[in-house]
Amino acid sequence: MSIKNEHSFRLDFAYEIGLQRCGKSCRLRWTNYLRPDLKHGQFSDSEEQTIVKLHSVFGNRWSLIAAQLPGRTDNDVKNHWNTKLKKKLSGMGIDPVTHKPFSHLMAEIATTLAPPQAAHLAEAALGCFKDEVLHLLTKKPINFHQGQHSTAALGNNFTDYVNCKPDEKDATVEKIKFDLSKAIQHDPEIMPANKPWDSNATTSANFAMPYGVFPTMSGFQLSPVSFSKGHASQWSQSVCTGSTCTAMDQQIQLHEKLEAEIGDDSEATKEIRNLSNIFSSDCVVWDLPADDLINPVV
DNA sequence: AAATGTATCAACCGCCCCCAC
DNA sequence: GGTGGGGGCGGTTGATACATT
Repeated sequence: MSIKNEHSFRLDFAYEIGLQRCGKSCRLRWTNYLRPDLKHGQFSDSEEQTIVKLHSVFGNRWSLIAAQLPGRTDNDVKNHWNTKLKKKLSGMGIDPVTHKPFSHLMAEIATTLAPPQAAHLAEAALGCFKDEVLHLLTKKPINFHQGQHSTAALGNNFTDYVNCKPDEKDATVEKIKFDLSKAIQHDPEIMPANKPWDSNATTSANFAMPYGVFPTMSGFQLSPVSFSKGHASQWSQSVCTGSTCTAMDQQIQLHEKLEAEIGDDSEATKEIRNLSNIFSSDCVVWDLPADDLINPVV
């Protein structure tokens, strides 16, 4: 990101040479648009996957993410994330902030709080998800990645949902909310103590969402069931950390370490090495080869 | 064809940090 | 140690293109 020395602008220089811009503005223009080594085309699938994977580690550290994508600026990455990838993930039922499937978040709420609180919180959360997901479903059918996500593969729920009237969609949401509340409050078996979405507890292949909780979601390939059965595309499999959420703790720990150590070059360098080790391992979350790390993260 | 809605992305803003003085 | 300039960065805005009604 740095264009120090070679292309730096003194703040008043641009005015001195007659530009109606400040130096900072010129520098940004150069950095984000004029630089000859920049790519201006569409993001490739592999670039998108890289962004999602790195975002799951770094969060909104766009400059760090962009450092791994030659020819892309932090602004490019940020814009692409905000305009496309966030929606794409939401459309797949994955929370773009935590990178967990919405269903997992809901289940976690249910297991960590007492039933009355859980019901309220879960409903509130569902309301948030509803806004994002329903917006997508009602405004624009989601492209589930060429063929592998055809509506046929999804069953009838997807097309039924998209085609139904608005009030019917609300009714669907209400049904989900009702089922959720009911499940939490009345069925002790609905949320087993050994979390089935935890790969330590069971294999993802055995995973099954609690009865009646997310009837619509599961039809959209949004539950881990679909991922584990190989229906989802490679893209969705790689971006969804849901089937492998045990690695989430690892991510959090790494993130915390990065937070604590960022700013100290020597420590950061060590962390980069550790990070590279994680990437080069068989860690199921990122499956991003160490060779894919183009620049050391500083 | 016009009006309206939506998506995209370059540019801007404000905060923070670094560094020279 | 204090100060000001410059640069990095993430969040947000606004202009424009495109799509839909």
